[in-house]
Amino acid sequence: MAKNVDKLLELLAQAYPEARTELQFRSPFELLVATILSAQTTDRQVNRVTPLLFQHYPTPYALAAADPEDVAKDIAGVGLNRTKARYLVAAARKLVSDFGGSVPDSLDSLLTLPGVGRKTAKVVLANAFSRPALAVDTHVFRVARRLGLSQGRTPEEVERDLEAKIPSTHWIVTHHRLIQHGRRVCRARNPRCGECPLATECTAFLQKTQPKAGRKVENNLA
DNA sequence: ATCCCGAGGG
DNA sequence: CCCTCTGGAT
Repeated sequence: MAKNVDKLLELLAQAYPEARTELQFRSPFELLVATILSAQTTDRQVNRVTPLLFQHYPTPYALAAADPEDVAKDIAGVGLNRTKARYLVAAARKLVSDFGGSVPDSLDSLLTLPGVGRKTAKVVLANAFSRPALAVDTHVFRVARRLGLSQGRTPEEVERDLEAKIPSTHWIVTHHRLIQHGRRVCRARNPRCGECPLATECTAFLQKTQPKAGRKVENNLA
């Protein structure tokens, strides 16, 4: 079993050698903002709006003083922009009031910020503070389960399994590799198993192509 | 048409 | 557990 995990991680590394965040940022504050924006949107869309946004609001203090409606205009083009604009201003105010105007580097503190949930907090920890963190989003959840890395029913359970099976030094890069694989190949619907470099080690693929006798073939990998 | 590199609130 | 926010991608 551990052998299988090693093989999967090796194949993942070969397929996505330089996986990393595509978000553009120069400080923990910028990454926090970009990560909050990235929910339900592509990094590409986020990177399109952040330069002007950071020009207008370069610090938590500037953003805390902003009108959410003005912020919403700057981030038009990313989904959920009004909701996110409210989160951003509220989070900036909390940074100022509770954290001396800087981004905290602990999970519990990050989770107190409006608009910051477990996934966002872990992405900030990993990419802004180089802390081992394995954020389980929808892609990681689905891909990890298909590959057989976890049978967890909740993101927390999958997170626990992955953290147990993967050395902490590899959490960040593995997170990004699983996401890229989930987007490009191991899609939610119509996964491209035919071009998947992990197929030979994939639990879901093996069950699909070699179904147990007397059992109906699942046409949907899940 | 349907779905997201989510989170807050009912 | 469900819904909503909101716009681009497939």
